[in-house]
Amino acid sequence: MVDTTAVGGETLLFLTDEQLRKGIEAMFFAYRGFTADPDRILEKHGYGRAHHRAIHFINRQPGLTVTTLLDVLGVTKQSLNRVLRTLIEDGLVESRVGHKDKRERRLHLTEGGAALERELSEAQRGRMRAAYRAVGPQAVAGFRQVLEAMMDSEQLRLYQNMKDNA
Amino acid sequence: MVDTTAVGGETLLFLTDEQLRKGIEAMFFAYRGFTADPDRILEKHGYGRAHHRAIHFINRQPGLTVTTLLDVLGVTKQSLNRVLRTLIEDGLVESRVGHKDKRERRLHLTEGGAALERELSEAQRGRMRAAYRAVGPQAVAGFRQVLEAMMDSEQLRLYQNMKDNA
DNA sequence: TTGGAAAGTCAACAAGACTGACATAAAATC
DNA sequence: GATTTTATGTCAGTCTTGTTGACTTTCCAA
Repeated sequence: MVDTTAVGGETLLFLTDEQLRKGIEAMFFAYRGFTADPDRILEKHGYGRAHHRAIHFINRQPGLTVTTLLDVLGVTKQSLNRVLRTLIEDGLVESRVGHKDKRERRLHLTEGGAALERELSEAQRGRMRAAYRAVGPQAVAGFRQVLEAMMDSEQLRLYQNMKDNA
Repeated sequence: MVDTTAVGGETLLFLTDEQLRKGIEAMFFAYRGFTADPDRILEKHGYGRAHHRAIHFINRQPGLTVTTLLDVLGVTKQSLNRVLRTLIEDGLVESRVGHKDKRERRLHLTEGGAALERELSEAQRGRMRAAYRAVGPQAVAGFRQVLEAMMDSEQLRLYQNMKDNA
């Protein structure tokens, strides 16, 4: 799969353009698989990926503020607001005025929102679980290492600063 | 990083929901990094990711037909056509009538198209190369294995059937 | 008490996806 | 030779999701 050679006791990697290109194309095709199952579920409910992302991170960190969510998602507030508005109107997300700072809006999933979140993440985890099982723990560790090394420092910060970081 | 334990001589992976969630979020954040550099370059030229994808695969397999490209990209012909039209108008892509089957249009990059392709892929490979170097060959092998295991069978077929498969 | 931060809204716009309908040329088939 | 299928392109309209810019309301903190 990946060309390696032992030189002076160390395993080296041929970083040919071909190898790098394969990695790039693997990311492209795998991301399609990664989003395929949630996309099908979202379509049934009349939502898109933007709704999924919002639901995911609200579930992840209940009570987070709009500004925090904005930072994580990396979109404009106008763009997020449209998505949040439909989720709130549809009764999947609740927006509570902050206890201490009343300008803040603390976001929570309702029961219905949590149900959709479970449906989405169970589908996505199912695929991830199958992949993990198929390749084994060493490959999984490598997978995570490469992904983390590919992030910008800002993305890595967000990724690592998420609460309950396992 | 990834919890493993040795049981009966075999390394097992705790496939907790937390572990799977971390993998999902890693994909989300890493994909942003993956596209960040090309996005900046594309914006300078007034193009988007759709143009990048077309340019990438035309470079990858010069002379491929529109239908083949359609299959690889997984979009409608109307959507691809809009992108191809601008690239042809701008002189980055050439559309040649097929030699044997004259219905086909064989797509090639012009010199200008190849120059943009190099600019884009050098940026993207640069990040990939840095990540690969940072984590080592074993991690890279694992990265590719997980990505391949995450693809749908159709995506895996496209991925593997690409010419010059290293 | 006032400046600025947080949040929300309105309007306009663009990329990039979609569907559906239709046109043309050429190959394939009957 | 006529018909059907395939490959491609195009027009029109829609949707999601992103953008910028302008403006308001709320309200914390200096």
